[in-house]
Amino acid sequence: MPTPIVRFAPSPTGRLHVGNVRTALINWLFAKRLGGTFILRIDDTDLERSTAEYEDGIREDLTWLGLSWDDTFKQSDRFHQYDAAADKLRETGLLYACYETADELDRQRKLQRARGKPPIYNRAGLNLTEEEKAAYEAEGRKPHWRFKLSGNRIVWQDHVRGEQAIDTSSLSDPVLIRADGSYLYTLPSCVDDIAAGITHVVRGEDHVTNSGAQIEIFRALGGSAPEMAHTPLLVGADGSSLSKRLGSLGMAELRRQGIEPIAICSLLGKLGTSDNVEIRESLQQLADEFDFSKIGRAPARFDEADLRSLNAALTHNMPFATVEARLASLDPLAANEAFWTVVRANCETVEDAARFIPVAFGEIAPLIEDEDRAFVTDAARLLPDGAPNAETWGVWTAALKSETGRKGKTLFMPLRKALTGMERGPSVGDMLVLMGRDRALKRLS
RNA sequence: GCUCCCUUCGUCUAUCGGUUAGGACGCCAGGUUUUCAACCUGGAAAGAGGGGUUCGAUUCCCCUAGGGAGUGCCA
Repeated sequence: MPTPIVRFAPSPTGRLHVGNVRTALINWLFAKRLGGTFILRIDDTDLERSTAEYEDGIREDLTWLGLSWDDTFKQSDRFHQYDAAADKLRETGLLYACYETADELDRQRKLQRARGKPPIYNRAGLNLTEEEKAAYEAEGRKPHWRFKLSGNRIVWQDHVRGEQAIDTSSLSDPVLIRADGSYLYTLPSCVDDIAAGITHVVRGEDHVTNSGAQIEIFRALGGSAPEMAHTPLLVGADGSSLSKRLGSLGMAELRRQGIEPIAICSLLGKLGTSDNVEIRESLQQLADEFDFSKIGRAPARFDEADLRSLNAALTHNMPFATVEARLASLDPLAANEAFWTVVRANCETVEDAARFIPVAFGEIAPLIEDEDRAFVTDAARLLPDGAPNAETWGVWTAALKSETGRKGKTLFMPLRKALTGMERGPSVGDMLVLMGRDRALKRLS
């Protein structure tokens, strides 16, 4: 296999979400696995809907995820290339003018459907005489341009789906150029793939029929089509389409929630593969383990709960050095290694540590039940002198146990609630060391 | 409507005609002298349904059902 050159080609009409990040990731992993090249192409031929803000957002999202690109360009810089390609297709009679309006085409399709026939374009444009075209132009109509499909069966070996066959006679000739002269993504995509020497087109299986048509365009342009790999789409946890929830599954939102990039990449890199879904330390490790043959053919369910649980597993083992700056931004006092070590096992995200900052370094409202009043008073009296250390908790609770006769949960829970104001959290003995004697006494009084 | 793809524990999957249908995550129970987390041990948990082919089908074929996708002057 030649060294792969792949591309991720988002359209800057929105931010990245788990669906297209998975496509980006798979491209990236495949490239890196084989020492190849990953290109970021911005598909902004639709000038109406594309914005610079979204383009920046996409670059920001990819950078945050660690999916660095070796090269990048945008299609809006390359219109002259597409013009040349279109001219070439016109010369060979493979690109022809059509004058139907969108409404007319819509009516035709509805009619065909009503008759139980597939809604395929009738190729009226192909048979127009010069006079008829002139008449349309005189009406003020501008042509849109379609690519003439061969009607042959297009076959390729898909890296995920095995042998694929698309019968182009069952497809409408694709529109390549709109009536306003702007390009749809189809032709520019092929032109750029040829120019960039793309070896593998890796994208979601919603593109398989496009691939059939595009393979013909590659050939018409004098190139050979790249290898293809179409991955199953992600669906929601309930098995429904993911598209309804894309907002909440955007990178910007996940980042805001404190989800780590590597947790997202671990899940998206393993979900739907025969590898176990487990947290991975690095993108490189994911790349080393990547193989198209591991990807199944059924849609995989994406569950945010899995993402949170992977993120939690990651957080529990995160070294202080990697989170120090983020803790400091929560509170300068929180940038404390002892604090992090005690608290991290109770955090799903790094930012969860914020809950424990007042417990360790500030003020909290102690929780003391009426029936525990006397016990808590005893506890305050028996708290060993001096700054609490690793031994204090054991000594203290042993003394309390023999003095009050309490044990187990009735012994420990009142102390936890009084000292931390919470029913659950890190080991109370460890928290005691962090909060110090004065805070503890105050909370027990 | 038509075309393509898919269907094994809750989830992601292994099985290339003969297995006590395996693993992982999650879940449940117990342990580790409180909780949470972590760790250890154990447990429950699956071949969508119906027909074939075969000595023998999760595996091959057909039908049905269910799911996904496509069928755009979206990508």
